[in-house]
Amino acid sequence: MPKDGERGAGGRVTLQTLADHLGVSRTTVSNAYSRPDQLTAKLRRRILKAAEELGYPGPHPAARSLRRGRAGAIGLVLTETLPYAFGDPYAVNFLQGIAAATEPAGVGLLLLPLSREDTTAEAITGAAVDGFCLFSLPDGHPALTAVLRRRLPVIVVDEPRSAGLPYVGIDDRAAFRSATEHVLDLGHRRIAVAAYRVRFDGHDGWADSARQAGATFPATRERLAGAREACGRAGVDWGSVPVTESAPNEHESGLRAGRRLLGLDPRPTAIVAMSDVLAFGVLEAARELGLRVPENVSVVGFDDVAAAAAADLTTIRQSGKEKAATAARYLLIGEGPESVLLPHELVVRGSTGPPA
Amino acid sequence: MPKDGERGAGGRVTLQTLADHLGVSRTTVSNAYSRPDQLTAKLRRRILKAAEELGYPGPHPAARSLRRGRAGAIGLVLTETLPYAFGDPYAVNFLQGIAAATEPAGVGLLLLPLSREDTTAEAITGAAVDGFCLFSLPDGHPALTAVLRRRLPVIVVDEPRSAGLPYVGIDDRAAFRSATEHVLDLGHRRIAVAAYRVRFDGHDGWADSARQAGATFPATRERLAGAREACGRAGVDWGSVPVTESAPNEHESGLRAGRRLLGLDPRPTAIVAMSDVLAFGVLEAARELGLRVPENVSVVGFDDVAAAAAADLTTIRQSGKEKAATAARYLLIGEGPESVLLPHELVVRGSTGPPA
DNA sequence: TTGTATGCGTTATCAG
DNA sequence: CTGATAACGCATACAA
Repeated sequence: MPKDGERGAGGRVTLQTLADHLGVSRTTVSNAYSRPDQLTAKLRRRILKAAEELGYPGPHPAARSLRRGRAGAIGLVLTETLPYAFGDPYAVNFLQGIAAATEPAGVGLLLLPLSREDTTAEAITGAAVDGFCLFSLPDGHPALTAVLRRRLPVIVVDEPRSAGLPYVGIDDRAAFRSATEHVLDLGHRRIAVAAYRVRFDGHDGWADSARQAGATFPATRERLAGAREACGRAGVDWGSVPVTESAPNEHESGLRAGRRLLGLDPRPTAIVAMSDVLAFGVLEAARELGLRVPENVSVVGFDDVAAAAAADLTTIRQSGKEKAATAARYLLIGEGPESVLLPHELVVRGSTGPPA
Repeated sequence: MPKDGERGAGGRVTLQTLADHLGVSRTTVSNAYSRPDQLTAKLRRRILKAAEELGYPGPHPAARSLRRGRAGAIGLVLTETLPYAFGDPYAVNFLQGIAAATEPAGVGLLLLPLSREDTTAEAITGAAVDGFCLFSLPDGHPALTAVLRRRLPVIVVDEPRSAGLPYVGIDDRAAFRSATEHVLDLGHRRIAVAAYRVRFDGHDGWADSARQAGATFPATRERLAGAREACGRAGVDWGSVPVTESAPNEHESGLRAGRRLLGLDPRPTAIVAMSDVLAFGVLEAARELGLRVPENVSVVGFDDVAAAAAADLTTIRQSGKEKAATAARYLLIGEGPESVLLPHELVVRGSTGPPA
């Protein structure tokens, strides 16, 4: 009466093959891998040795995962395509933070970039993970639907804020307000804003009030609101403040933004940017035009990435790593409040000063 | 005669729940997801709608993977801990290249950093992937054993070269030889080498000939051999060439290397580094000492990362992206020769010149 | 300490 | 176009 174990010979090597070969039960072999305390060390060695000889690759991950109900990995959903994300220092900071948490926990990190919508949804649907971390997604992005459908633990970093999901970020409105106030306090009146993406359409150019109102990136929306509040308090007409929008978050984008802004007449005396990387581009634009910083133009960044200190850039400090650590802790051990706002801080350096 | 389908009510929502609810067979529901052409669009819509209502999250990835025999992801084994790897521009270039290939293919990218040996081996053993890409692993690292055990397609990038596995890299010996020849041709005779890691032990300091001989990183070994060859041809005694070793590949390491080398008496007039990042550190050390480049000291890098052009650094160009693309192609569609050496090229910029 | 029976949720095959 | 059946490889409760 051959049980199903007998078929082993022809196909691949499984637990059963090994058990048959050794004349023990499947359970024992399984235990050798998953519960070493359930058998003698000697028998275990014998089993592992036979496995080596027969070429048994160890428990099949999918089978084990199916049976155990856990995948042993978390999925990281990123706004941008991976090739780009790896180039963004703020995103990289965040990745480093996530990795620092998953790694010692022996939990895998599955990257799920949002490239084409179809393939992304499919990737999310099929991802063998125990939870998702959403990093900087615009409101209403289809990936969110796909993630929600999976009914797994989810945490949102930065955006979207709308979904009623556990959330970790900063008070973007207050942060950008303080950046704006900084230059207003220095006496600047002709200021301009170099915004990060307002909507998920790759637009690169002016963001008029209509576009600002239709922002689908909550962080951008909040930051603009913060700038408006600061202007209101200082008696500066928000309607007269030029706002330019850039995506993706890279040097070239900032350079274009800087050229646009610094080409205005009258020229702004201070530019508040929504990322350090954009600010670096603005600084280069200033250099191109022979403008001195901060004598001719003050520049404020956002994030305080490593290069900001080297570039002597005034900026708002926030910690991508800290966000990541918080998010990971939640996903890995379900710990922490459902939502948390991390601190931010204005770091004043040499790129800002009073107007000439 | 209730079949097992009837249990649906109490537990989670599966294909069967849905099938029972709709009065169709499991197969039909499965087809709605996996083979849309096997049923009418109308029925399919009805099924998908019911799924939405009942909260069916779609086919369980582990179950599907088990049944299909494919995981839909590839594993990337990295030498360094992730937090570090994301900070290394060469590694990031490589990651970008890998992502550029996996992403459109709808294949997941599972990151498997080598942190503690135990957890790494476990992660590799349990990784739900269809193949592995090994990036810059030292000879004899235990992770290699773990990967081999899985009996899945594997490709090696850069290192190790010893394993007889499909391989993609460059001719490290020739590349570093040409870097060394470049400064020798300029007339330098007191040269020094800022090597990348020689062994996987985190050593940071001088690498004497014994240590060089025991190199477990083949690329480093090859490059040193290339330098020696160049010296031999130019009549420079290799034994008199100081070699310092640095890890990890980051600015600080290069700075330390630079201080060590430039603190020698007599001071080298040319330093050949095994990465641009190390070279940047050396440049900073030179600046610290008030040395002018290339008047007082010439510096050569390796990799030609983006920042090299900005820093006007003479370097060896190799393409991490190209390597990645080749590796991914192999893993994804089994295409390409088993092993391939990609081209490299000396890029002469302003950081090298004749000795004073 | 070891073995037996069962089902995790899916899809391929093949018959209707 | 639809439905029944049989694995996929494993881990667990339970019995021995």
